[in-house]
Amino acid sequence: MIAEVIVDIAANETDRIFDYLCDENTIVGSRVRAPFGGKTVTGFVMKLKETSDYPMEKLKKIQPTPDELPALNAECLSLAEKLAARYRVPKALTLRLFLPAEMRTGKVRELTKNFAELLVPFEEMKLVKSAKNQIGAANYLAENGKTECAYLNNLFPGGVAALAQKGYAKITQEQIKRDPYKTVTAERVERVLTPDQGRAVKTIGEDKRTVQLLHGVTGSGKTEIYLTLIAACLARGESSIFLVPEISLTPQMLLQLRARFGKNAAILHSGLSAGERFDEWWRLRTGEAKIAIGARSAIFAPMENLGVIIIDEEHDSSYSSESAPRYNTFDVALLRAKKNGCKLVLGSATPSVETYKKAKEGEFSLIRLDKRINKRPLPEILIADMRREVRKGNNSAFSSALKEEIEKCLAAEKQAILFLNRRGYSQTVICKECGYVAKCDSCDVSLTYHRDENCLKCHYCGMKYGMLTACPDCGGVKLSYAGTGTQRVVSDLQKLYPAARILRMDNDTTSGKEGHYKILKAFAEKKADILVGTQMIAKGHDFPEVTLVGILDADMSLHFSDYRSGERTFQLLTQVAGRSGRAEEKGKVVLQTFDPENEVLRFATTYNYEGFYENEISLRTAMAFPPFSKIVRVLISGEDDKKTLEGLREVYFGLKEIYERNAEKFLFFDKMRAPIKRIQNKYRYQVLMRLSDPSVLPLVYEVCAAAKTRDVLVSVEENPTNLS
DNA sequence: CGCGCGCTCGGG
DNA sequence: CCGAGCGCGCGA
Repeated sequence: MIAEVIVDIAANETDRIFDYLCDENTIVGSRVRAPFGGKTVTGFVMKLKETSDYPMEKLKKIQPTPDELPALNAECLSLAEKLAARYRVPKALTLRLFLPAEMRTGKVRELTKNFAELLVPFEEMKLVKSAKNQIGAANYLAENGKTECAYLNNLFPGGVAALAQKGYAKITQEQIKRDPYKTVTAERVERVLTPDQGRAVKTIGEDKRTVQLLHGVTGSGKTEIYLTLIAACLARGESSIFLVPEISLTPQMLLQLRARFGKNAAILHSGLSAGERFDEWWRLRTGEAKIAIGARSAIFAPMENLGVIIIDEEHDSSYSSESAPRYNTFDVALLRAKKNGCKLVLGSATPSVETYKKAKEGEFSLIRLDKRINKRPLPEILIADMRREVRKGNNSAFSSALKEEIEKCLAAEKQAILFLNRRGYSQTVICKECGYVAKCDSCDVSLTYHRDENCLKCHYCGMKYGMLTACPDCGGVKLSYAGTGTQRVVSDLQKLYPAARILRMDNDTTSGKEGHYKILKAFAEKKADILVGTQMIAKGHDFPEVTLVGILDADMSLHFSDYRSGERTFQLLTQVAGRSGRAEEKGKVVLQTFDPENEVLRFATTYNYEGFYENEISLRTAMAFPPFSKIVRVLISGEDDKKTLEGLREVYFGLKEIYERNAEKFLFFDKMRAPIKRIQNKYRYQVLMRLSDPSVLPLVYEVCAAAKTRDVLVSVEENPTNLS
């Protein structure tokens, strides 16, 4: 028998079929060990056949790996091939997506534990009285049956081993599945669906279209709809995939899922240990668990017979991969849904403009949930005009309106959240004498001052620098801190309200496995009055005691030169505002801006998604921006500036040819330096294109794949989110 | 003349 | 991707 094998080496040169001799019982989709070049590598069996075009005598033999099932099923194999073709990357790279990383590195194995059980009834044993541990262990085993040795050894050290030696007990090794949430116990709450929820579930079941968009305001009960859909699948013996943004995988959420679905749910996320993830993955592969819950990468869960795929917070940017292969979760989900003939349910309070357009035009089904479950009104949003504050001589980060609300909130012993999308103490350090700005050695960005560590940090590569005492250029000692960050907000607040307990949550305070969970938990338990944080506080989490949300700089994301800035700002504001007034108290939101007339902000303050959408879509039509075109950025980066420039030239000339032959499909085409010229010592150039007709995309990918070399990286981004 | 490094090529 | 093989540059 001959196996067609893809070796697990991510390079264009090795991205082809290699034939090997194999056993009769080799299975398509299984992982194998294959001699390749000088050494042995992992490979994937893509196909089996009887003969090879390659000279028989030169064929080598593959060894099977001890997996209980082929690692990849037929659907995964064909999906991996499709994705490799779509994004022009080696198949090894897309095949890897379907396996937990720990399986590849081989560092994790099945966990086995020793168990003891009695061979002889307790009464027939001849044990001396003084052998307390043997008697204890034997007694325990007689009463409880088979027990883990480690547990017994803890109670009766050495007892089991002695019993085994005498032939009274036998010790066996058994495989154990690590259970990341074994300590989790929660009451299973059966909620009755509201009429709206019931109608939504019914529509999803009956509508013929694959994609179903659930557009529901915060608190409209989307989660309950998801859970009902998943439960229905489970009852039919079908499996489901439930995707959420990484940040929403909170312990509460997992608790809820575990309570409802128990061991049928497997959780795949970065917070698990390698071993736990490995076991959860195998539970899905074998069909022991039928529900995969996780962030982006869980779309590659190894299941068969899918009944539904759910993408919660559909608009969230974490659904686009940032590294090769830069897949889009929705695209993969749609492929899987079509293949399995199941529904793809998208949910959001603020759908992306592209998704909403398709829903309005009837390509997707659109289900609206306008009412909040508890019928509580959404918080009132006040706009604070920061231009007026400055005119009045207030240069602090807090408007008088916000200060007033904070005081009221503290007096009422409620909680407040202040949101600022910039961490650190100050944006940068500037020399007042000569205008020098501290910059990172390896990136072309200014450094952020962190006061708690008294250092300067680069937010692009994480490099730390000692704080300056004088300007390195002119020697001046008058250094000023420009631009407020979360640390500064905390210290200013502390000065204003010395009695207030303040917590900060951003990338700096949330290190470690459960860093941000700890902070959120402390805040939820009312161990602080004010929480100051970045983007990450915007998502998930219910804080019933929060009655005030302050958005310190609503303009930050707005004036980003990117066609999606309006959309992002609307989504962010809606999400942040949703943190206020979750329980009895009506919430308030103070939104600070230098541009109070701005339409996006206006629509956000009245929770008018429809208005925002109409406004945005007409802007995009006029400007021919997505979804009326496709923006493609090709990023060329490398450590050697000369080689990188050569790479740019090659890519540019290749693409220019496509452009010249298909000029009518292009709205824009040019090469330039990337906005951030250097990140982590890599020089960056780009070719930007705007396509009115995306049919030339495969050609673009082709040119870029060909231009990639050992030291020049070339990546293609479609409708990129961050253009740095 | 010998070896060291950099590039090219092949891997089943 | 990674190692083998080979060519050319430099030193004694």
